[in-house]
Amino acid sequence: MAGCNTISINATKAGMEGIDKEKINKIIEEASKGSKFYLHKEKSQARINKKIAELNAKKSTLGSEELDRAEKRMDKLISTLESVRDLSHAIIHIDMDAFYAAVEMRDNPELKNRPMAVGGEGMLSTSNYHARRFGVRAGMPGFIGRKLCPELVIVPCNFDKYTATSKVVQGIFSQYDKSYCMMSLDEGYLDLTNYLDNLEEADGEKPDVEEVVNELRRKVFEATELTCSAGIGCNTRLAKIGSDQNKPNGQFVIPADKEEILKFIHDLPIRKISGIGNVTEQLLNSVGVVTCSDLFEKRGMLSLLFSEISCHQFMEIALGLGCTDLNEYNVSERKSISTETTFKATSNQEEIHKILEELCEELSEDMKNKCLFGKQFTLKCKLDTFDTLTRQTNLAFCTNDSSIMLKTAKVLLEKEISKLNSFCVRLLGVRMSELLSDQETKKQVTIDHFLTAKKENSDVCPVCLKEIAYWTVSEFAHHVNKCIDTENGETSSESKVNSDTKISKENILKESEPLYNRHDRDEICTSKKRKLTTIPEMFKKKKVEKIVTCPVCNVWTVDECKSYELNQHIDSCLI
DNA sequence: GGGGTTACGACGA
DNA sequence: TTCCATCGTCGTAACCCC
Ligand SMILES: Cc1cn([C@H]2C[C@H](O)[C@@H](COP(=O)(O)OP(=O)(O)OP(=O)(O)O)O2)c(=O)[nH]c1=O
Ligand SMILES: [Mg+2]
Repeated sequence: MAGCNTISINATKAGMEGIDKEKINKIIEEASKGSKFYLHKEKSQARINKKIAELNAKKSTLGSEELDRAEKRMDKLISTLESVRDLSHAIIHIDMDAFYAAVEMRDNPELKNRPMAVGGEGMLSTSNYHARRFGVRAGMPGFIGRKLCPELVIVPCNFDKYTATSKVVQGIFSQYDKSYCMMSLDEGYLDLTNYLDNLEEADGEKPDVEEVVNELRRKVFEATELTCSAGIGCNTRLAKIGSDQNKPNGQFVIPADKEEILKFIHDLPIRKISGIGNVTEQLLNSVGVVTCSDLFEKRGMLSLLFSEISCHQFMEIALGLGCTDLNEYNVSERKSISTETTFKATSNQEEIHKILEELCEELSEDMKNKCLFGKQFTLKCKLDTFDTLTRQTNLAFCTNDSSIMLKTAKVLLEKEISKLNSFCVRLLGVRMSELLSDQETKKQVTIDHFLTAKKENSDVCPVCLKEIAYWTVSEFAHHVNKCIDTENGETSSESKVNSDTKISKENILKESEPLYNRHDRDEICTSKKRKLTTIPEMFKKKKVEKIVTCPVCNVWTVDECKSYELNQHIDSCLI
């Protein structure tokens, strides 16, 4: 069993029905065997197999009374869930067909009659339906794609085009539901309940959902020349399953009726449900759960083997329940931002440092464009064995300054290198999290902007001990870090005093922590210094203020969430 | 024992 | 001949500090 699961492809994807799976798997196995990637895959499969063994060992110890009690407990959960079943919404899920590939084919008709894929030589992001018949699919490296299909054309990604096309599609979505909700560039949910009600009001007769969705898909096609598929159901889970049923260029309705839903769910393999992936499928299969109805039948056993959260999810699936309020999705704000890159594996320090520098600069640019500041930094390394490690640290303040990120990255990296005896990386990545909220950010940007005229704040640099005037904390931090570099000289890489420099860097970074906390004295500052109260606020990341005062006139106040008004006012104040 | 932090893995597009 | 991505979210487990 060990290797077969790891390499066999998933024919669950649309467009891959009736293909010669055996042959394809043989080709893939041939191409993968013995590679580091393959070895790593086998290692993870071994871990999964161990988990499966443990699960089944535990399962065999369960007594029948215990199972009965567990089942009763689950029945209570089920009746709670059942009591809030809501069949009143018409939720639809729209998913573009072979999205990236379709865009590329539209823009270059020569590709239309050829098997093609989008991505790099290293990895394919998706393929057109023609290529899928050869077994070429998303998440496959280019060279295997070529093995499966020698005529395969590989087109590089053009994210700007996909974003622009997505915007056009969204324009159509908004004609039907203003609060539609995109889950990615190529798929989104709409709640047509209101639209259908309004239609009925106007026409005096019940509109046909299928007709409306057909019309919507036609509009999408007319505007973009791209086809999409739709699922219609009374919650997002069902709608999502539906959009895959008649792909490509099709739609599918799950009627808003409990019995119909249960019938639809009954023989559905659990893997069709979004959230159940390769591993969970294997785990569940191993304890005899294959279809969604098995989840219900074996609920007692499952509740003793899986976590509460998992069981809750399993029961929702088994009952055909799901989210009926798209606003629950819409509140989500970005929580992290990152960039990473794969390269020819190396242990060369200078090379690694150079890559890190580029990554940090790119991340910094990205954050500046999006007006984001982060307080938590994570370094990610994938070794040449494909083992991945991440190291996280809290910064003393929010920043998007690339040199601060680079310094932090180097400190984290040093620590790892000194621990491991061999360190050969094939990927490096940097991520910032604990991000500032949008409103806070906008405040910060505006305030930074108008403060450029006068450098009012100052602090003593812990390194050079000079009084440094600054506008923003990150600027001050920048100075401190420059000082650290100067102190250490540029010799750190050649002279083997690495451990020394490392320690001193760490110490200084630590010392700078209370330094910034000293902004607590803002509380006893004059009104002019209060300008910078936004900075300590972002340390805490708790919601504190509801009202902000204009930092220019110091009189005008506004609700904190109305950052646009604040900006407008400040603009006028500055004139 | 909570409650926070960190690392890792699963998942999806 | 070689060759397997990138970005974001969430759940869990292990650890620490009370
Ligand atoms: C699955 C997957 C998709 N993508 C990108 C490319 C896809 O065009 C886009 C949408 O993903 P999907 O909707 O999963 O795939 P698709 O639209 O290409 O094909 P389908 O007809 O089956 O819906 O996301 C990746 O970059 N990596 C991946 O692993
Ligand atoms: Mg799609």
